[in-house]
Amino acid sequence: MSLHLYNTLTRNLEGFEPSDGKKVHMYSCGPTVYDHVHIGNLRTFAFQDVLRRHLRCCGYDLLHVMNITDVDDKIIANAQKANQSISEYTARYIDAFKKDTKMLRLETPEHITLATDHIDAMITLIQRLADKNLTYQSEGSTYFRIAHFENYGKLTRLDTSGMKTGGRVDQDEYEKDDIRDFALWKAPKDGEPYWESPFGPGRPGWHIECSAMSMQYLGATFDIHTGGVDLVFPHHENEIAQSEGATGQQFVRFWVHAEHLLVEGQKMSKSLGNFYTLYDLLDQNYSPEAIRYSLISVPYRKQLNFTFDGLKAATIAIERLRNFKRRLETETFPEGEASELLAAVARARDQFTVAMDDDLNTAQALGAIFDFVRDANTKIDSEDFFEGNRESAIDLLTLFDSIFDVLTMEADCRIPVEEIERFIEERSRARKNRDFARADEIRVELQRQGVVLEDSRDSTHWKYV
RNA sequence: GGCGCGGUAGCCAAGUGGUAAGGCAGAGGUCUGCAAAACCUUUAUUCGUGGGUUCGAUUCCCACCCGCGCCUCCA
Repeated sequence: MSLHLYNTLTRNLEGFEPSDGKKVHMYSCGPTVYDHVHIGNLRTFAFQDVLRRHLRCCGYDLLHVMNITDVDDKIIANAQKANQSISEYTARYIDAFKKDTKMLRLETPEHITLATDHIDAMITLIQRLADKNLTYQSEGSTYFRIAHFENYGKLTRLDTSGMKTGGRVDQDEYEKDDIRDFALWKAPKDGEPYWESPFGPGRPGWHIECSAMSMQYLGATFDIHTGGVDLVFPHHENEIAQSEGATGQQFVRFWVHAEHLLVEGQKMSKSLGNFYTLYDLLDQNYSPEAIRYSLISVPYRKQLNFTFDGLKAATIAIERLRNFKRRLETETFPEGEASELLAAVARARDQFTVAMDDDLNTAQALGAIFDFVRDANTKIDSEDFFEGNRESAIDLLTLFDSIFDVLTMEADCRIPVEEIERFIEERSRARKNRDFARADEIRVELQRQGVVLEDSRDSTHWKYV
């Protein structure tokens, strides 16, 4: 089986390969930086990270663009409240976003693009739409005229014919000919920041940045566009209208959307008090790796029930995998090799890959890994695991970690290795002399400093926790 | 109301027309100076409910119940 992804456009699982055969051109809707991102946002970004990593496992190169929306109504309102320019205001949250993603080990896309750096490209695109008679102006704003674009709604399959003009009027809705029409360029209200353009001063509408920036970096047609399910309509539908309206070509081949997460079975909301940012969880002493594991171990197309029990389970599951890895790296095995173990590794590798190829079925992929871990641990215990089995087993974990990336720990300012080893030596002498009081004292002291000792028959291993 | 996703053990969760992966938690055991780690045994005669198709359904069909999402703020 080769990689298959569920394409929202066709509502089908489809075999994926990049249109140029080698490099995947991919665009992801990033955050709007009016506040810190929350774990729901991070679930979607973590999914994108898993997709990236697996695409690379499939042998593809990546050209991945993620936008940061750094101008919109909320940003303008908040910046005005804070008496700051929008760039002063957003700088803090852009920085926070980059820190969050780094903490969760999300790979940085090849390009991270700010909307405000691409206003010219947006203006050019709007101009192209205007030239094709797909726009109109009203009260200083420019709108996309859906009535002139056939095929509107092909992503959503939504019956928009029943929508009526004048239904809802929010603060930024002006006069539109058709309720389905959407703003490409919004006229500024008093005191609002604006850019000059051939169709008057204003700022970009919500959707135009993604069309302009994705096509600028990836071409008129590209392979994959990702985002959360809530973006399907209207955001992505409108991106299609803008892009295909301008180019006459198919905009995106695969639309891939991540489901939302719930917290303890409930929709995350500030009013329910179950609204979390990454730092809310780190403050409760959950590790970034456990959070990452929790976010990616449920397949992306399923609603993720994010729970604190799950976070604890993730912490322990990671610990188990790390213990196993350390065993493989540090223990001494008899010479030779067990062919059934080589076969078990090959099987696990295969199952892992097949699962990931099947629309990134991370849960199933994990199952394959844990099956092998139990199998190999049993063999190690019974001394049926040989030197010749070490390398391929470690390679399997390397494959696993190339996607999951939870096994390594951040090097930080802990008690240095030499000191730990000195303690271990002293403790070994004490144990030999049956001075268990001193031996336990040392273990407790190291434990206090975040080092756990594990005695095996002939040696003592240690690990940071 | 329209469109869509889902309901599998205490919790999370995979999966299939042929009789239920995996993780966590629980119980018992092996090993150990103690501990940790690891392993073994055990924990769903059953997959929201009721019908139907079938030799056989958790898996297909229909109805119903419940949860969630979208229907122009939204990952």
